[in-house]
Amino acid sequence: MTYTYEYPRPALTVDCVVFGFDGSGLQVLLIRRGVEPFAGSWALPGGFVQMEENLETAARRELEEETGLKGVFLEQLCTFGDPGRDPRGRVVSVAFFALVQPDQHPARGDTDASDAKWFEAGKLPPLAFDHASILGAALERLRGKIRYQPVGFELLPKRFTLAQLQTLYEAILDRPLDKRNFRKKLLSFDFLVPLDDYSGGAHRPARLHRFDRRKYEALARKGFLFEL
Amino acid sequence: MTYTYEYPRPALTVDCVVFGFDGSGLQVLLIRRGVEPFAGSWALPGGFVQMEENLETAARRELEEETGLKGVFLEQLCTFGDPGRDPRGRVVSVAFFALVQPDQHPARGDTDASDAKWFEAGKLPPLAFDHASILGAALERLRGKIRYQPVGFELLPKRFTLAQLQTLYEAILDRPLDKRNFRKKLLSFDFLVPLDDYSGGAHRPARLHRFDRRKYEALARKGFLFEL
DNA sequence: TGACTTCGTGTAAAAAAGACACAAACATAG
DNA sequence: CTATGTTTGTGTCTTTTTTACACGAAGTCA
Repeated sequence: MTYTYEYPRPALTVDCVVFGFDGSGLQVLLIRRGVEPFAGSWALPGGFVQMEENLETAARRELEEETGLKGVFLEQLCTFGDPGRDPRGRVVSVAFFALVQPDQHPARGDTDASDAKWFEAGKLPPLAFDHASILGAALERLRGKIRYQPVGFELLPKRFTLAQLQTLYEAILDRPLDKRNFRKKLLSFDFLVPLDDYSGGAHRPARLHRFDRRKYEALARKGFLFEL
Repeated sequence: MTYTYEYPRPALTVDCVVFGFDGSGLQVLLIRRGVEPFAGSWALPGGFVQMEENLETAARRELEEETGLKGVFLEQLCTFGDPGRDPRGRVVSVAFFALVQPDQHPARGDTDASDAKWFEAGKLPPLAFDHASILGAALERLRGKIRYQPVGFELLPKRFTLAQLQTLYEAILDRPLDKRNFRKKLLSFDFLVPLDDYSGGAHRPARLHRFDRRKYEALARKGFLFEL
């Protein structure tokens, strides 16, 4: 079966930059390519868009097929379409970025045969195609976004300590934050709910909190700005 | 001549949301469609991406072909690809937004036969396709961007008064700003150069300024944040 | 039981933001 | 040429926000 058009058309793909957080550093999920071009290289999960699905659906489908992840936070990033970015011909790719809690969504590569693996965002292997620039754009977007939108919570477990939250922010913004000021500010917003439960571990237990999206959205509707 | 592929491919277009500023309000450049679908409707300038040009080049080419504008500030916005957004079939469109000084770049529709016209951003006619949502996304992006990047200057003449700049910010942010505080803040950054020339007009002349992009970029490299 | 590590808390100083009023410059009408 | 009307340009004080900073309490582990 073939498809014929009056004018030439680029192929259309989606690619996903999946970020995770392991408690100390930012991580990125990559898959190892099995086929040419770039067979054996690491690459962003992604693939061709089908004719009846919209772009986000395509991204979710590819993400699940290639990594087993589903139900994650996903947002369109940017579209990469330079001629020559794919040696097979003109391929335009709509990039997405996803935020995931690695523990709640173990990458399939960790459990079965498929080759998906988490890498530290700072120590990535060489990537196929122009995926390094896609990743750079995603990192920049994440850094920009984290400051004025509560996206960090997508990377943490439902219940977390303020120290974890701070570590996450420090990892993404790549600078140290003052503990007391950080807590003061975050708690001054009304959307962190302290729970009656404490983290275990080797030292003094820390109070667990959760993010109350309803409260956040109520505030946001009133023109409230997050801003860290 | 036809083109045949093993799998079906969406058509790929670019669309441009062109913003201008007339001294008091934000404006948008639209063209009137001559052909079906939506013949006679107003639409964003745009068209099909050619195989050997990258996305931004395609946007610039279409912009010049349809409106005569060239050399403008142009940035990728977002990609719209829902099935059904175009009655002709699956068409995925990469949207761009452009910032223009309407006086320096009179729309061709104003001067010759082609039908391009500036509309006030608040009073737009019904638009073809899903162009209304594209426009909404562009407006939102512009409002977000203006606060922390000096994009406003793309909308003003090279030499402008601080009152013009303030009016522009007020139009985009849609709230009044205090004159003294606005001037204090903008001048505290080092990238507005006062000129030795004054605006004419019916009242006390106002000092002209220009935006010094070099100084801005030097500051930006030092981790300086704009933030209005 | 002592050593070690992490948690949780307040205050004071500095910086930034916000409110606010009036004289000077020019054009125009009378 | 004078009076009127409109826009420009400027400084201070108050309030709010940001930043810097240290130590006792709670737990684990040897």
